Amino acid sequence: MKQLEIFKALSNKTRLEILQWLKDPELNFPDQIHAGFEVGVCVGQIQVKAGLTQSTVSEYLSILQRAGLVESTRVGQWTYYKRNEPAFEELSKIIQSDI
Amino acid sequence: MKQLEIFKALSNKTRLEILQWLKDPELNFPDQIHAGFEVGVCVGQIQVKAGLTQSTVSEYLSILQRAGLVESTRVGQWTYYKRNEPAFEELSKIIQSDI
DNA sequence: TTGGAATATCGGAAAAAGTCGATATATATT
DNA sequence: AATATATATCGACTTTTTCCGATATTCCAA
Repeated sequence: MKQLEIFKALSNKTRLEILQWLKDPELNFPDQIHAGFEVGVCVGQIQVKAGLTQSTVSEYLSILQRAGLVESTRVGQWTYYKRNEPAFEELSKIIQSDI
Repeated sequence: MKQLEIFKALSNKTRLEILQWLKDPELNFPDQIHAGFEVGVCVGQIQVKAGLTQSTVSEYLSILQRAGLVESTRVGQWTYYKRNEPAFEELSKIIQSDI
């Protein structure tokens, strides 16, 4: 069941916050310098904002990615994460019809 | 955060199944005899279908209720649970706008 | 008013998730 | 090639969740 994995990914305060921050990267990550925001936000920036260790945030981001809620792009030594908007639209529909 | 409680409630295979079963009580609980389906389905019927113990299913139903996803009606010695449909519509909107 | 049936609550064992520090890997720079 | 930086992965510990059996509560029926 894919939806179970999605709901588990959403069952954590920090992960929900990360998703919300990524809705407006310019506002929430003004310090990012190595890339424009089209590719997303790098792990380090998210880590600082989350106030958790690097390993934890990296793990959280892969949980979100495995659930399909974000996607990543590697650029040089940075990995940028951004929201996968179609997944949220789909989830909204799943709730209306399948759940 | 209310939405966190909702997602936690949805992060369990059996609880997701219960919600789906309750979408069509006539189909999924044909053996219920003590009441019509307007009030919902009693705990015992859900328990048998879930294949878990009575205490576990009772607990699961209160988790769903605390999250606002179902509501209960006591009739005699039975407690009937049914879906709270507006909560799902609201959740669908939350995902479109807040998450 | 006593016994039985349905549900709720409690306490605990096992599994899963959260979180960290240490280490590994990948990439860039010198 | 050596070093530095960003990210990923690993192992361990703690907290939370899952799920059970036992017990308590509520309501009905005899």
